[in-house]
Amino acid sequence: MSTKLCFNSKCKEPSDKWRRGWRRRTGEYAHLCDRCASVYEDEKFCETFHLKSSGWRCCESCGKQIHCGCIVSFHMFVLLDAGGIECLTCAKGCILTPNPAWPPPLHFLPSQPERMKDLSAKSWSPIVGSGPVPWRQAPSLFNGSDVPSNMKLRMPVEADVSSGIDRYRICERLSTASPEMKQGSSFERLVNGNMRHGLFEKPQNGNTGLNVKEKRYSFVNNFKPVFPKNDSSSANLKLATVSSSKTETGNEHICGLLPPSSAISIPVAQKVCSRNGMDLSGDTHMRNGKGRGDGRVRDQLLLRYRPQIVGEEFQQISSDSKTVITPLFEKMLSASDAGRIGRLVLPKKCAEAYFPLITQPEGLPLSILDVKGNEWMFQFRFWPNNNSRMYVLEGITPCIQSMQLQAGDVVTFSRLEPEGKLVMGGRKALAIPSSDQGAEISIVGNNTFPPGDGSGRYNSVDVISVNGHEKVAEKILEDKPTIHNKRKNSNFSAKSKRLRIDDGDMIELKITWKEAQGLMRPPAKIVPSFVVVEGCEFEEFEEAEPVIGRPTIPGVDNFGEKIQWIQCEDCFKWRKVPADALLPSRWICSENEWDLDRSLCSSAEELTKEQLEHMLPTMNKDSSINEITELDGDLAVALEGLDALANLAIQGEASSENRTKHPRHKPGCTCIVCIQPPSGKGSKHKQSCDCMVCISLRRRCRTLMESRDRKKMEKQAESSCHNLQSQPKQLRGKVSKSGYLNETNERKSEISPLKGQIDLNIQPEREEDSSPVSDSAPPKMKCSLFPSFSADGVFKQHQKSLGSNVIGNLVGKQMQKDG
DNA sequence: ACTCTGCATGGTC
DNA sequence: TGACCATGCAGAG
Repeated sequence: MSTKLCFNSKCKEPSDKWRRGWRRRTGEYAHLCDRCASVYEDEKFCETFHLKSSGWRCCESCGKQIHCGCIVSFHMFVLLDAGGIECLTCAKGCILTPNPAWPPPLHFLPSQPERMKDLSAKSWSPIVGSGPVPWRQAPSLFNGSDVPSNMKLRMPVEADVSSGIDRYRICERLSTASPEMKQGSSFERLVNGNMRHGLFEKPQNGNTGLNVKEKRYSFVNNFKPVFPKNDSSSANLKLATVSSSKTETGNEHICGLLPPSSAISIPVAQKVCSRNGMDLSGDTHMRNGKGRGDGRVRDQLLLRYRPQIVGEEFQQISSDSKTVITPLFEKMLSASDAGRIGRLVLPKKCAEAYFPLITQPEGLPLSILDVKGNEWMFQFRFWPNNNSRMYVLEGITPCIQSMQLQAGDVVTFSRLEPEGKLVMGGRKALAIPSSDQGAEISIVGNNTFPPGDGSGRYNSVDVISVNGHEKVAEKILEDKPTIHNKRKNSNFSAKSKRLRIDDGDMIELKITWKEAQGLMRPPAKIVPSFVVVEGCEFEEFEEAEPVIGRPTIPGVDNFGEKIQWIQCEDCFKWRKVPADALLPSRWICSENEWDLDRSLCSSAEELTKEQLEHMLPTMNKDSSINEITELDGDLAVALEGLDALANLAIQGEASSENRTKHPRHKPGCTCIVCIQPPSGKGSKHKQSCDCMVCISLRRRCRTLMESRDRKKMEKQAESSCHNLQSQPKQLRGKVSKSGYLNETNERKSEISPLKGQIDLNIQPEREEDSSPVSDSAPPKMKCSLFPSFSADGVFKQHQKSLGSNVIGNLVGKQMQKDG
């Protein structure tokens, strides 16, 4: 056996003989040296090695310190439903649930020291774990297949009546399924001698013929029921004699006083069965020993609501190191949820698992904190729906608004431990900039989605919004690519819907016209023809499609030859390259084939500082550039795969600031392009504008289009037959995919009454506006190696690939197509 | 005419 | 096929 180091990082003693320690997340066991293994088996591992680590908590019963959140000792405690923990010894005899702290895969089940095994074998279902995590994952709801459904519990909820009345700490450690739990003695042991109350209720109205319905409650005995004064439902106050009763299943309960509509009664479990055995309660618990429905399917559904481990949003309310936040579930806001109605449809399973039991449709008020610590009161209720229930939180509008959430964003529900308070958080969806923001660039890719998913879940990888750049990179780093099953695309807002991407590789590129101008470059060795419109000179490239390349700064070298300056992606030094060099979107010194002396980043910059300043007059002065630089930095990681275009666009803007508005006009040029106001500003030309510029442009565009049409027809006639036969099938498929929008636009442009006209104020980003103007916007930019003076418009292009040349080609193709 | 409420419907899995 | 859930819609206020 080879010599190994002890797995214990504090030890690392080499040994060729090792013993098995805890099971790691990988499923393997930690290999410990003799000494560490002994310590581990004596349950003193954390005491010995992790004493200075955080995460120590006291057993609520005996006060024993346990290192929670550590994979080594996670089997040594249970989470109390009312918050806090209890060591396994104290919990022995009344344990009914696996430690919910670490859910998933069964194979993560760590081994336990021998002395613990019999205990756990008798009183625990398999403890599952995925290792120490700073946040407690929600319990078994999301991994039902791993844990017997009869071990699933409704999670504890501590609810307040917001007016400062006593808090009712509710413990719900009973389970209908656990035999141990059905013993009154165990039950009464639950909360350290506190008196507990239980209730066995009558069947719900309307559910005549119900076989069984049981609710159990457990309260601490300092329970002081104070009912809302204006509780209209108080007439329905359920008073149950404080007495012991036995359920039909033989469970013994102590019944207590239950205010029905205050946020205080937290059920342990309920079961409502109709005559035919249908579970009307929506109970998450077992039926005939099995979970309802297909466990696998259910798990998949629930996957949608699995909370992501995001913690920073709760920092404000969890500054106390002892506070642990248990993410419960999350949900993307649908249009309905975020609408004015103020109703948030709650996932049924989640609502039943984590929210208080409600038996009446009116439900009960629920106090939920937001991440800032503000307390919100919602009405948690349900509607009967297809023999089931539909749970909603009512009155969420103010809260949603305060969190500035909208459809597509995600609301998260968590629980603060040990307080047990529900906490509602929000996560912005890195939404597409609204149309009035003058979106600079937005790249949407759904490459993290499973095929056909079409999920509207906004993952930070999915949407990159440069306007919201301050969060972009951060988000991308923070959010792991996740796959969520979304059943409906309808979870999109109207704006989101347009971002649905049918093809897995399709991305959407939106850049402003101005940027597009900056990015477009004449094809190599192609001399543009010049068109004069209203005294202004425009370049046209009729013989070849323009391409998109890295923005450079044109200049003249000492010999009077035209050159261009390009900045190295890595060292940011400016290098001189020939004027006709077409450079990739990411260019670094090592690609400087023209000047080998400066083909290393370590080589000195040719330009002096003064020259550079002269060349980049606004450098270091224009805050927007700084912003862009910062943005660029932010995006550096994020855009690794998508960066080419984004960088292009970003730098395009930066560069455009350094030049004239028209990328190829000289400084000081007063042509209409160069003197145009910044994007989105200034007066706009109306569709019907008949100024000389518009008329000229229309005329010129028309002739241009006609010319292109003619050429296109000729070309097509020549090559169509040959193409159809020789073109590989796959390629044809690709073309069809990348032509997704083209086709759409083509179709739209056919029906557009404005075909052939120029809209100088196109705002393609306002796609919801089904106006033909915006619909046909992208084709309109065809004229566009010429002025971008309708620069408030946004150029949008669906793209199969990110290569800049491909974009150029696509742009060109689209130009042809719409020509 | 508008909002609110409660339920029904239909798409999706 | 059943469950879930987004959303539509009718009726009440």
